[in-house]
Amino acid sequence: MKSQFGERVRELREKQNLYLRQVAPLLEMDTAQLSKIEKGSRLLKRDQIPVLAEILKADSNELLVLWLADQLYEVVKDEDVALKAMDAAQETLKSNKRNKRNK
Amino acid sequence: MKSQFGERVRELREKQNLYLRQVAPLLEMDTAQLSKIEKGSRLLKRDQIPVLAEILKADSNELLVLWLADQLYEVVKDEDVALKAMDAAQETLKSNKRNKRNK
DNA sequence: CTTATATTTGCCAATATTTGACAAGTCAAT
DNA sequence: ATTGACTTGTCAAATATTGGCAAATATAAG
Repeated sequence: MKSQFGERVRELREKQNLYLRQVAPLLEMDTAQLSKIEKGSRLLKRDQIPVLAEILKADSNELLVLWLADQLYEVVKDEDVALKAMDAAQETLKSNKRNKRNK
Repeated sequence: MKSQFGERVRELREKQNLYLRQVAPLLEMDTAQLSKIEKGSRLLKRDQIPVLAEILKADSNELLVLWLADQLYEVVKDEDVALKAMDAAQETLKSNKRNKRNK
């Protein structure tokens, strides 16, 4: 339920001295939803990340990484083999990247 | 859509000379479903992994790792920052583990 | 204590996604 | 052409996620 993405967004929003009430409409949602997003009980839509990054004058990729990391964490958080699974997935990613590069 | 879990299950099933038709009922599903699971278009339920491992005389943890890895991969597969996200998630996992150990 | 403002929470209907079941399909061997 | 193994498509039912609103809380000010 805790979310690195959400925490970072809150941090950035506060640094910009913005209220939920001000930011939420720019993302076409109400303050309650944005509050939940910062609290980690709801997910921001993938394609809103760049929008939010711009509002908060933040780096879109930084936010994306946190947003993805939260979801990765969610998959394995209760598993004893979490780290092994991450390693395995990483391996797959790396080898797919190699194949893509060499088409 | 391709799945390491599914491929491994098929491999193990064939090694045991079992047909879908034989294995599926033990998992309380039809052959079509199990076929899709091996093909990676459907997910086996988390709690059926040990059941399947036993049927295939395989290591339940090995299968669990693949099952999780598929899902991790799914989260980030199209993202440029996939590896960074994995690193971030791994960091979170490690630091949470530290905290848990020290309660 | 009351009001005002910001945020949080709970609820529920709307929407989206996943699943289970079955029928029909392909493919290879005979 | 028939059989057996597997695959694919479809669709309704079951689940999960979302959006929106209202009520609850928190904090600060008067």
